[in-house]
Amino acid sequence: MLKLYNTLTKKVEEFIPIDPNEIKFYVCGPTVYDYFHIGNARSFVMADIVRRYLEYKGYNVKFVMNLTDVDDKIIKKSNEERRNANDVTTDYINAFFEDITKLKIKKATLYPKATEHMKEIIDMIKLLVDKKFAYNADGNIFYDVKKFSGYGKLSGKNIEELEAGSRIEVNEEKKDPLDFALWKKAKDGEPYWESPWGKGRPGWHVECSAMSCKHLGKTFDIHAGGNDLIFPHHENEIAQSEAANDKQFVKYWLHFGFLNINEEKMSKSLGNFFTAREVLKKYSAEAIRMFFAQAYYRGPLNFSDDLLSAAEKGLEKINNLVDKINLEIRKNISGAKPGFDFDSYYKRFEEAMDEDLNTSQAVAVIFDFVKEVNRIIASSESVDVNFYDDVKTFLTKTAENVLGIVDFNKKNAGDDKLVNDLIELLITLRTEAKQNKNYLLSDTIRNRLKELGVVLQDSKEGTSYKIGKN
RNA sequence: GGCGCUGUACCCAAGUGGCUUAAGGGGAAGGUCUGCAAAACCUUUAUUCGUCGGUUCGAAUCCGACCGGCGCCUCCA
Repeated sequence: MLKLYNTLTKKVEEFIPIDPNEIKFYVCGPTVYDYFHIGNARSFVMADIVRRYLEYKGYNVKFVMNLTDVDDKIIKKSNEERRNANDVTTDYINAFFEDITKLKIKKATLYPKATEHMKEIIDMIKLLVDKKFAYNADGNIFYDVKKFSGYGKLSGKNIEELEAGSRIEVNEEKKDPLDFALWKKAKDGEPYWESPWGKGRPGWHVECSAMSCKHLGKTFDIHAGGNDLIFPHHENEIAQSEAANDKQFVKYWLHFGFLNINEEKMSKSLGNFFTAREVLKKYSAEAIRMFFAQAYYRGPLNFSDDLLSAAEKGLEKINNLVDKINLEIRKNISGAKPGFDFDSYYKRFEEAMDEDLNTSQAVAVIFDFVKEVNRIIASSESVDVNFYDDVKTFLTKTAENVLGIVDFNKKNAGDDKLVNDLIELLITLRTEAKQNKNYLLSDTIRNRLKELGVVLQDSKEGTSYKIGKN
């Protein structure tokens, strides 16, 4: 029984799908004006883990992530670079897909773009104007926040307090400073679309309402995003969708904690960020995912090299077993079948994940599992290949398919046959040297290979090697 | 000022009334194995959970006060 913390109710609730045959899941995607940073990556990865876990539980998931390709920041960037907005967004959309692929994030069912949903967006605004939830101020359409009685229910804010805070810029055209733009009148040189109110472009929030409605329906199961989207973005989405459709918009709201750097939120505006692609040059996707998975998704998480390295070190322990399993399965030996309670590990894994996605607990289960398997291997003469198959199945279902921290198909050896053959040759020479007690030579071979990123490991069965990243 | 989150070992981090006199990872120390390494395994590393009170047969877990950190309230995952 999966339980999730719902920002809307501020409680951990049992997850009950609207339609058990297909869960509808929407995640706020990137605004494509730049590379996304490793903090953004945390949200994308965690949403991916939620999705994968739902699939582990046997659900079909319709997973939709929007691409915001109309936005002030895009216009700014295109002016700076003196090329049209479309070229800018195309480049960053491509970069986005490159990065999420490297991060082993499963492809969404759909990546709707704002620019391809102008009709739906305009229709929704029209509906809101007709229903008097929005008003026209000289070609700008604003949402009339005071008309929507539930305004503030997600973020726990109320209109009076927000106004008392008064950090909102004053805009003469708005009836109320909290009112937000559904449609922005185009200024000279800005990209625009035709609408009943003249040339312009949609405001930020309305695209998510329009596109989620089109692809997932008026009411859907899960809507997720970073903590900072709770207000105003998601609050405004609720206001738009529920005013337009007269139905509850979303059942479960999930929000991800920030990635901090030196205990401070990583953000584009503070400039204290690393792009995901930068970090991926140094650490594997598995290590990055491990780092995220070891912390609770809602809390803050500090980012540093030391922390990433620690996650990577821990992963190595699992990967050493993965290599061993792959090797043993290739060897295909029949031998003793050790008694092992796989079920209890599946159960513990599921219990952890069911409890509001306690991924740190789930990772601990994986480590416990690895330790027990290693113990069996260390204390047995020959272990049957069937055992290794079962071990592989467990790790595939949990660590690989849900958490994405393991990759059984990752090439440990090089892709290049010549390289592999050369290493094998060196190993043969070193083994001979060892037999002749020429340890000076054998150690030189091992050390020099290590400098090249090839790690040799001796065991009773001979010498194995793995090629690390360099 | 309002709202929300948070404070557990050297570091990261679970646990939210008795199964825990506190998981897991990193680090450190010792040991087994090895020609030596590496890997793996074993052992050690919080009688204590920001502080002070209270509730309870029993609290890291509930309540109160206080101290500290962070976020949102403006674009931001």
